[in-house]
Amino acid sequence: MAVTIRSIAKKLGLSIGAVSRALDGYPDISDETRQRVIRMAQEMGYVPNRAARQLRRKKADAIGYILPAETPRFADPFFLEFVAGLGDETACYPFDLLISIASPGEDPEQKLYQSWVQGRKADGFILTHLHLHDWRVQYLISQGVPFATLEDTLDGFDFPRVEVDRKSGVVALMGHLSERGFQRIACIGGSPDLKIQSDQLEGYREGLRATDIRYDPDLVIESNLTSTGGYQATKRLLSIPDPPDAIICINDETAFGVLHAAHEQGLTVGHDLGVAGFDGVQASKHTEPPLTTMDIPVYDIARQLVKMLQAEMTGQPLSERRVVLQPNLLIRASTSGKLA
Amino acid sequence: MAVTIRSIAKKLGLSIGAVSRALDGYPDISDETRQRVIRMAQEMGYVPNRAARQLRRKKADAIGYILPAETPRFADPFFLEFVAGLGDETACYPFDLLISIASPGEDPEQKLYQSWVQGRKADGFILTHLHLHDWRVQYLISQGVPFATLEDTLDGFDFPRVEVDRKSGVVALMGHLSERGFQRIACIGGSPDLKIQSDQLEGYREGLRATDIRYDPDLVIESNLTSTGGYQATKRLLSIPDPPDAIICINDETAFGVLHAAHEQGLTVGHDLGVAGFDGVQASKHTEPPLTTMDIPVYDIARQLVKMLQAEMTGQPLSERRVVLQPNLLIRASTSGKLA
DNA sequence: TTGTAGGCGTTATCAA
DNA sequence: TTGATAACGCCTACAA
Repeated sequence: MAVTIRSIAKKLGLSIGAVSRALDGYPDISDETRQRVIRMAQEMGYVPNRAARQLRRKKADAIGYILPAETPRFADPFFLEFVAGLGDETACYPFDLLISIASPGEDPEQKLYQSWVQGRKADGFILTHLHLHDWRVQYLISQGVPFATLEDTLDGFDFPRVEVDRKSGVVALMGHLSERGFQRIACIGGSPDLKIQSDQLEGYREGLRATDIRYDPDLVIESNLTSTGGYQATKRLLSIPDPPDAIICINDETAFGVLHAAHEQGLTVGHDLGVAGFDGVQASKHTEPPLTTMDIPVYDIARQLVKMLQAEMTGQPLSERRVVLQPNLLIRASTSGKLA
Repeated sequence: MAVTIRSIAKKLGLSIGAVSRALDGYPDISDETRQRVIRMAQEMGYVPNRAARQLRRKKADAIGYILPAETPRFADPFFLEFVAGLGDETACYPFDLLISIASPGEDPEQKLYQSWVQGRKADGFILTHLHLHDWRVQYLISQGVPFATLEDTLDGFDFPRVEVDRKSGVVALMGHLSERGFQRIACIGGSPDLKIQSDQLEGYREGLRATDIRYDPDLVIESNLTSTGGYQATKRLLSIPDPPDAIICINDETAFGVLHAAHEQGLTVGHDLGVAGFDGVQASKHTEPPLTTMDIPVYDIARQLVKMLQAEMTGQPLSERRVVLQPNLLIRASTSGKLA
């Protein structure tokens, strides 16, 4: 039989109400009683029953993150670092972290959000990989459920978020490639309704203009943020009549696939083919050759988002509702240069 | 106002009891009524309130996994793949997956398990990185809480588990290294009370005997399963008078650190220094050079464990309570050979 | 400062 | 086959 406030009350000859308030730190209880209650609770190993508390308070004390990914594809270091950040920061509050996976935009994803919201399993959400028009944002707003996001949508809603100035990052990256002598730069991206893809392309185009390279639609490929996707896209890119001499990718995971394909073709990455990623995940340090990438502090962003969400949920004023970060160019051997 | 069985009942002119049973598939309800209820529930977007259900049923319909890791920044792909497996398999059942992190063996870890058990937040657990004598196993058994584990303890308890024949794996690995001409093989491991460390050392010693290499205690280093740990251990190993020409590691993450340190010293990994890991995480493919490792199906193991736990929790008979897997040697360039 | 009691949404045990 | 009704453990007006 588990120990409840009732059993503590009985042992102490108090009412359960008194025990409850003593434990919850209400002011209307004598210090002495409170001490007795607290001591006894510890002694008996009391742990509040989560379900009862949730039912009564009508909240779950949990925040949810639903990975927008195909179920089988989950080995993306980005998610690990991100989830690690969520977990570490959540641990600082009396919250749980609920995690699940669902293919973005599909019916199961909607069902899952609905079930977590309606079933009160989570009372706040973290969102990543936002779409230009994201139904999740609209849904959560319509339900009055707080959330915090990485990236933004085009719909002009106001919510706490962290943004990465991806466009500038890509421009800088293009500049770097051009400096190193790469002339024909391809871009492997993601689904066109992703905000990061739209930013990526903007940066790409501006980067081309800045370096006076002509835009060639054959060099822009839509992929799916996975290394397999990067691999396949690269196969395609390398088989066209006038193949690129450099490839920038929407994320590191895609770039890993590019490296794989390039090796298979016997190309010397960094010289024959420049390759760059985006995210700066740990694994990018250890590739062959190490990957040039735009580093963003994924782990810290996740922590920051939880912090923001927490403030939002407890109604604290947020000093910065919108944080914009500049990515940081990490130059490594994968773009050492045609001239090198 | 959220839709509850009560609101469905009112709309249908039924009692809440009838609605509840209709939804839960009890046999004592007319087919017609059941259909009406189900249709109405869908129409109104009914989602059962988790907390109420849990409170009443006295279970959480959730399984827990507490990562045995230091909270600050861990980016170990092993956990990602493992958690991915847990998540994917859990999604096949009406369960939640609760994940948290706590330093193994420390007080917070105990508090966390206690809180999840007593507070009925999880009614089953997955355990990894078992110690030779593991308090978690004893605690959960004493509380009658079901669990399934990767690895075993020495205490002879009976519980569903997956074991990896690490010892044979290490012996095979040593054989491979010896074949490739490596003579002075070091071993970077983990805490001595870890079961995997004990297996690792057994394999190491047997491997030495089999290849007629003398045991040298200077070549056996305790580390902490992180790449930082592997890096530091390697610095130490390479600074002794008679440094090793090969290093085997307790996991891939450690090996990543070894690669880093070796590069820093200007060594050609694979030739000057053979390096091997254990786990076969995805990232090991992309290192410089690609890492020789003993591959174990981390993702599938996780799924299998959830399957076992699920059977245990629902009282289904388990055909195999104990599964033993053979790891699979993946030979890559990090052990290409002194002679190569 | 403390006790009492109603109710959160479900499930389960009775009768009807 | 269905309808009342009592829990489950906790919180919180309100009364004492």
